[in-house]
Amino acid sequence: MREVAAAAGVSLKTVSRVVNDEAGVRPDTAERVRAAIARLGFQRNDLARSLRGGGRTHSIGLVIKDVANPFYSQIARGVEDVAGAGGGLVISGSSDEDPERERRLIRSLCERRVDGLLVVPCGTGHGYLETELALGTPMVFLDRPGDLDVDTVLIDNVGGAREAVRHLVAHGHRRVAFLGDLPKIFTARERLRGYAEALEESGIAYDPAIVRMGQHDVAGAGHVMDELLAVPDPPSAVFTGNNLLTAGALRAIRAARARVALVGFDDFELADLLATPVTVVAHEPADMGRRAAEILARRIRGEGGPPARVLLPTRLIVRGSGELSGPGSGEFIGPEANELSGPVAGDPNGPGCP
Amino acid sequence: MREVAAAAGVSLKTVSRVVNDEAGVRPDTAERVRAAIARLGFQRNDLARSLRGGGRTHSIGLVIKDVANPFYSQIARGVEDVAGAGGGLVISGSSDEDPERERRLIRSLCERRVDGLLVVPCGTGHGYLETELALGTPMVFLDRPGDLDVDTVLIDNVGGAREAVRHLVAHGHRRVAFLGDLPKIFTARERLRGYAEALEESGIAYDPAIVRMGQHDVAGAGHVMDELLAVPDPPSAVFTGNNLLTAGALRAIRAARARVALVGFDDFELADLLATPVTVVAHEPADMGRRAAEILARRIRGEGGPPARVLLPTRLIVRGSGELSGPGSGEFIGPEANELSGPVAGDPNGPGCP
DNA sequence: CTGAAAGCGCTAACAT
DNA sequence: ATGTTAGCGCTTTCAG
Repeated sequence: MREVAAAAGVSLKTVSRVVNDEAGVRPDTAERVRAAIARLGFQRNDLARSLRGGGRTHSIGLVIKDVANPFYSQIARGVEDVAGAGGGLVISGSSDEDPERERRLIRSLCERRVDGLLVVPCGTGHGYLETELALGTPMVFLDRPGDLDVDTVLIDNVGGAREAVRHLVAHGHRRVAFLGDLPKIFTARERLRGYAEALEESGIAYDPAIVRMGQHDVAGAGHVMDELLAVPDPPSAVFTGNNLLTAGALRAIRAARARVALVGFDDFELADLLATPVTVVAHEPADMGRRAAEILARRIRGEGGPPARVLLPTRLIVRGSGELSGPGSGEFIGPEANELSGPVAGDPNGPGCP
Repeated sequence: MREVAAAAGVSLKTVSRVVNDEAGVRPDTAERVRAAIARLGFQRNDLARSLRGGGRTHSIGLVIKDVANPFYSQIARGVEDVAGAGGGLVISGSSDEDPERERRLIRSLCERRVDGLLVVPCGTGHGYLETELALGTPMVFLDRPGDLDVDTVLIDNVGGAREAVRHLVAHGHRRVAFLGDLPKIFTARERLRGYAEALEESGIAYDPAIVRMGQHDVAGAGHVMDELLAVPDPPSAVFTGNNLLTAGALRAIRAARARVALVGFDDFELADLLATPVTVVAHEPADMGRRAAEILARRIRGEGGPPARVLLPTRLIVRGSGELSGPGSGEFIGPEANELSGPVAGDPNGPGCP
């Protein structure tokens, strides 16, 4: 920049003004400066800029479980859109459900002085984050509440799960299995809760023999689905707790040529073209990312207020043209998006099973 | 940091040494410093660090078309893994095939002084990048070559497409349609080329009536597939140029209850469970991300040499258990991964159709 | 083993 | 409309 100033015969500050489109520079001077910038291939250094000017880096950190999972990559896209609209950039990282990685990532992001943090917290024990918060880095939790009282954007896990099971029951199923993720994961527990609630309201006994928590990938879900198909009184339907588990279960069902109705949490591409008809608890991951990023942007701007709690709706969609079509196919069932002010539903530290 | 130094009764430099785990600090002194750091909630500032120390930011920029597309999000994951292993972070952005957005993103990333750039270039006209290159930011192109002579990692588009069409021909199809993306996109042109080559070697005439370039999303692909099904002498098979087009075509075929064999470029989750049997030209997007990131890391470390050209293999996989199964189902067909040293195949500036 | 001084590239706050 | 001075938080260089 010094070189540019010299080349254009002006002071540093004038170059700075031109670079930042500030007012108060004569057009011809500005032109001379711009020429020098082009000639010398100058590029302003945002590091120095941020260091000096209040510390805004116009970047936010995003910590998710795995970018390669469509659910999270759609979230990332929503975040990116909001951040990008304000000229910001997103630095993202996958934690793979590992608290240690999560911690390292957050640490790195804070050291890099991101303006704010968007986190899908894995597990609990975010006490260490108090430091970052105290240091003034605002934070928003997505998809799951962390054990810190900050803004949180969730989807209606319990409601969505309830609708899913109600749907199956409405179609005559009395023996509905549940296939869930690790019990340490908030959404897995919530969905289990919705499942249990729907059974209860239908007067169907909760049978632990056909409730399997603890599967975390496609392969595991497949194995457990195989087991479920082999129990003495096998289920006529299954509710799967997320996109990965749905995939695993579907594959197992197909391989066994079993006739089992399935509703899965999370929508997925081409669900409508599967051989087996499937119903999904759909929601908008990108919207979740957008909402969270918007809240974060507000906090970064310094807007106060109590921690926001946003609960995004789900809707049951019957995909394909199979036997399960019926009430709810395509239309909106879940609650409208609404902002609550109370604590987030469910105790993230509670036990895994009812 | 000054405060920490004061609190621990040492100098700035000593604190710096402790923070960076440098040798030459007495254990008890280091302990005192660490205590002060913890008490004051100090966090080192990487902005200042990078500014002073040579400028390494330990971050790389990734510009892709759309994180929400599984193909690119898998690339992103691969990149993340390599960067993360070295303690680096990834700043990514979606260009949406818009050269202007691409340019802005790259500009932002360079101003933020990323150590290197990974770009899926949309279109051409990267002359402006000379500046960044001259400024010393290494760059690697992924998935498509840019019009700059830098390291490039591609998949074997022509070969994969050729195998796809050969597979269909081997199953008796003589009337094979092609559904491709915008002709301005390198991979779309290359896949068209492979399609044309396979037809030629089979002695089948290239019929423009059943070759449709220019579709860029699921809906568009669906419409064009409808048209293809309605031509006087409709195709008995179709080769679709990417995951989005495959989805659109499949949906249209199903809706029309048509009996059309399909091979799609890009593998996708649950392809094996579709009602219609599908064969895919599979490859490893995450691997592409990893390879590119590794090459970039080498450049960042300052290793020289001529621009690398990596061509990643594809393999034809018959998904599902449909009528199309036959040679190649599951086994490896494409060439092994190999490094070329000549120019990348195909002229990215060439015309869209043969 | 530890410390003092200089300065990375930029901008905020004052001059002029 | 333009320039000067100081300093963001750190590391590098050179001295103890």
